[in-house]
Amino acid sequence: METDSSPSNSTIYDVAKLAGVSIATVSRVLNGHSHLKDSTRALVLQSVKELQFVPNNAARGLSSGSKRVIGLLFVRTQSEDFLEIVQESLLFTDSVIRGAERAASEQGYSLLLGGVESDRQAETVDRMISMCDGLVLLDRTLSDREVPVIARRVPTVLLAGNGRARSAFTVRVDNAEAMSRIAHHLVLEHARTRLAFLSGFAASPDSQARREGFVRGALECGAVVEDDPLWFSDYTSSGAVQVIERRVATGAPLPQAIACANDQAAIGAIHALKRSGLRVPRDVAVTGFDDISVARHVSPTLTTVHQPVQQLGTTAVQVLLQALQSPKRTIPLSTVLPTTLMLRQSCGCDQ
Amino acid sequence: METDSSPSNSTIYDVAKLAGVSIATVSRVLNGHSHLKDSTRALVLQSVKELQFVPNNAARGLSSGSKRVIGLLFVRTQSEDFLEIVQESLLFTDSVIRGAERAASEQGYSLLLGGVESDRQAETVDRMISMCDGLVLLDRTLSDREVPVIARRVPTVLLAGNGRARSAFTVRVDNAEAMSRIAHHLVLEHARTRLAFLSGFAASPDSQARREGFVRGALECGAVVEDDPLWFSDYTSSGAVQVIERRVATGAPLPQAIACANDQAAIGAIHALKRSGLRVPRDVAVTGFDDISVARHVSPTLTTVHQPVQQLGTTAVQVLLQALQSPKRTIPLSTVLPTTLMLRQSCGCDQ
DNA sequence: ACAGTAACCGAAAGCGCTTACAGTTAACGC
DNA sequence: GCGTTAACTGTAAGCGCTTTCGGTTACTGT
Repeated sequence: METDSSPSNSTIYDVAKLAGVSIATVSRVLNGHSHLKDSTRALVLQSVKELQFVPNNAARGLSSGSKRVIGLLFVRTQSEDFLEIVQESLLFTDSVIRGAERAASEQGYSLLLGGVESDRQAETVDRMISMCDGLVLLDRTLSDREVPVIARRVPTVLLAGNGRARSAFTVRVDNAEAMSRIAHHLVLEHARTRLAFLSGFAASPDSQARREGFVRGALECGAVVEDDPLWFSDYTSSGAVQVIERRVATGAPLPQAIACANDQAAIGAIHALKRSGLRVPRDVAVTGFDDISVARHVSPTLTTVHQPVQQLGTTAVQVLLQALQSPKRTIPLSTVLPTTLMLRQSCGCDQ
Repeated sequence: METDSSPSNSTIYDVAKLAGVSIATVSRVLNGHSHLKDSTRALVLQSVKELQFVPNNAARGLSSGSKRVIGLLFVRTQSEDFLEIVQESLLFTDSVIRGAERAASEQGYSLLLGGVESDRQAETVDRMISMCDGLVLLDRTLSDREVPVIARRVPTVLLAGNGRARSAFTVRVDNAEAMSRIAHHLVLEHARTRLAFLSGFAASPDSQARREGFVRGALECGAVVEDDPLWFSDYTSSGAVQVIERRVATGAPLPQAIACANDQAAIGAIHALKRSGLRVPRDVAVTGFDDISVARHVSPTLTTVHQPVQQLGTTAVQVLLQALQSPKRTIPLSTVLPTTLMLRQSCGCDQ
C-alpha cells in the first residue's frame, strides 16, 4: 500500500466530521439527492470547499459500479515519418478524439485514450476494459474476429466500420451513398458517361463501399465504369500518378471522369493528367473524398465529399452513453451520419 | 448500486475459487511477486485465462493508491470553424496528445483527456484530479494563479510554459535561444543588420520569449531591432499583412530582415512584401516559427524553427511518471527540449 | 530426530465511497 | 393526546482489490 505522494487528500470522513454529519449525508449532498434539509446541504458544501475535497473516483467507481470513463481505441502510428497517408489518418483520428472528448465531457464522463500497436494489443485492450464503462473502437483498430469478443465483455461502439457488424453498435458515414451521388452528379449535370473509379487499398472497407456506391450510381444513370485492375491503388498521390500514367500509356481514350477514393489520390491524378496535356475538368473531371483542407486550395479546386469527422466521435460517444444508461431500451444498432457534397471546380462546377 | 450492464465480469474471488487458492495468491500472481511456486502460478494463470478475468481497475486503484492514469488538460477550442490559428493550435495539441499517450502506455499507464472550456473549468479540473495520479497541463489552459493551487493537490507538469513557474515541473522548448540563433544567422550569414521582430499576442509568453531572444541575439552581433508598437500583431497571416502594409506606408526604409513570431505571420508578411514590390529574401529576409507543414511548400520556402511537438508530450509524461514513482529523488524542475533551425529560402539560404 | 530457517500461502484489514435499511424527529389529522 | 406519515439522517454492509502479518510446510544441518 503505497501512500499518495501529494499531501494526502481529504476524504468524505473528514468532510463529515467537519460538518458534523454522517458520511452518508455527505455522499447524498455530493450526488444531488433530494430529501436533504437546505441547511444541512449548505453545511456540507461549506466543509467540502474548506477542505478542497474531491471525491476519490476509484472508490466511487468501485462502489457504484460506474467509473464514468469511456475508452477510445485507435491505431497508434508507429513512426513519426510524415507520409501523406499517415498524416491524413492522423488528422482523422485526432478529430474523432476531439469530438469524443467533448461529448463525454458534456455528460460528466472522461475519455481515456488507448493507442494500439500491433504487438501488445491484448495488453492495451485489457487495460482499457478494466478502466472503462464502455469502448469506442476506431475502424480497423482490431481485427473483425476480435470485435465480437470485446463487445461481449463491455458495451462497444464501432466507428466508421462498414456497418455489417451485428455484434456492436456502429456509427459511420454512408460512403456508398455519397459516391452514388457523385456518380449521378457527373452523369446528369456534366454529361460524363464513361467513368472510372480510382480505388484505395483493395482490402479497405471504405474503398470498397465507395467503389460499390459509385458503380451503382453510374449504372442507375446509364453510365459505365471502367473495370480494370489497373485502377486499384493505395490512397496516395504518387500511387494515383502511376495509375494515370499507365492508363494514358495504354493509348485508349480516357474516361470522361475519374472519381478517386480520397483527396490525396485525386490531387495526384489531376497532377498526372495535366502533365499528360489533358485539361481538368474540361477533358477529364476528377473528384475526391474527405475534403482535406488543401482541397479548396489546389487548382482546380477539388470537388469532394465532406465527412463530419468530429461528429463521428461525438455521436459514437453519445450512442455508447445511451447504451450504458438505458440498457433496456433498444438503441438502433447502426447510426449513419450524412456527408456533404462539396461541388467545386474539378468536376466542372463553379468555374 | 447499479449493476454492470454487461454480463458481470468475474472477480478475483472467482479466479481464486477455480484455482483452489486464496485471493491473496491470485493478486500476487497478477502483480508478478516472487516467492510463488511455479505450479501455483501456472494454475492461477490458467484460471485467469479460463474466466477471461481482467482485474477491476477501480478496486485496484482504491486499494493500492495508484490509479495508473495520468491526465492531460488542454484548451478545448470552442467552435469548429477553422481559422488558421485554431487549426494550428489544433495540430499542436493533437501531437502532444499523441506523444503523451505513447509515453504513458509504455509504462502501463493510460492517458485521460480533459478539455477545458472557459466556463466549467473547475468542474473539469476536479474530475481530472479525482481520476488521475498526476496531471500534464498544456500552457495557458489554466491561469497562472491556478497552477500552483493544482500543483499542491496533485503532481503536475506544465507543458510549454515560460519556465518561470516554480510550483510545478516544466517541460518546454527554449524559445529565446532559438530566436537568438536566428538573429545570429541573419546577421552573420546574411549580413542583415537592421532587423525587426513581428510579435504575436503581446500577452503571449511564447511571443515574449521569442522577441526577447531575438533582440538579445541581434545585439550580441551588433545589429539593431526596430522598436515600434507597430510590430505587435496577433499570430495571424492577415494581422501580419496589416503590419507590413502600415510599415511600408510610413515610407521609411524597411528592415533587411523580419523575424516573425510564428509561421502564419511569416507567410502573411511575405505575401504583403511581395505585393509591395519587394523581393524576399533579396530585399527583406523573413523567418517564422513552428515549421508547420506548409512552410516547406510556400514560395520562397520558409526558414523557421522546428519544435519536437510529440516529444514535448512524451517528455512531460516521463517527467511526471518519474515524479510519481520516486517522490524522494529530486527531479530537475525544468526540462528544455532542443529546437532545430530549418534553414530554407526565405532567409537567403538554399537558393 | 529436532530446532532453525526459508519458501510459500491464507486470513483479514482496510482503501473511500454508495446505498439499503433502519431509525429519529416534526407535523398533522382526528 | 396518539397514531400516522413525511422528511430527514445515521448505521453498516459491501464494491474488488492490495498488503501486512502470521501460519504452515519442507528443507537444511547437526
